Amino acid sequence: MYNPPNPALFNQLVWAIVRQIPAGKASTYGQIASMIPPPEGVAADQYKRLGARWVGSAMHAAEQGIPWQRVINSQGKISLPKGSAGADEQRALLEMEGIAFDKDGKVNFEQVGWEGPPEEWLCAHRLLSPISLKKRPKATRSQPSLF
DNA sequence: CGTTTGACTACGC
DNA sequence: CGCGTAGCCAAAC
Repeated sequence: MYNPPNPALFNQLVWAIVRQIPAGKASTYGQIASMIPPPEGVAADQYKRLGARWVGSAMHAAEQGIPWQRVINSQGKISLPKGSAGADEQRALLEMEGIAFDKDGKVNFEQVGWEGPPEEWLCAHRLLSPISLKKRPKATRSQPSLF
């Protein structure tokens, strides 16, 4: 188990965020974590690795009514063991919402990637802006070095 | 009391 | 672009 200093509080935050994900959109463990400030005593770089796992634990313990199926891993795939009942259920729920999976079992974040809650909501909850799930603009052309 | 085992990611090849 | 691996923490064996 990967637990944050205060699991109860952390889980509440995670669930509050997950409840904001609209049907037909998908988020990732890392993106959820990026909205929650690192607890005191946890270095930023360390949190980057641990936060996502903590979110995973929060999902494992998700209470009823939380759209847990909309949280998948950074590769765009379902993290539950392939072929498990949970994985099948998650995929079915997402497909019912109109989310498509390719032959490798991955979703297309360009289409269904969540951009996060409105800035106001984040502010009201003292949360941070999420990382984007869409690919970076990626320097289209190889820019010749000026130096 | 040492090992195993997770609803993760970034990074190197 | 895909696959393997290191880093990481606590609970259950």
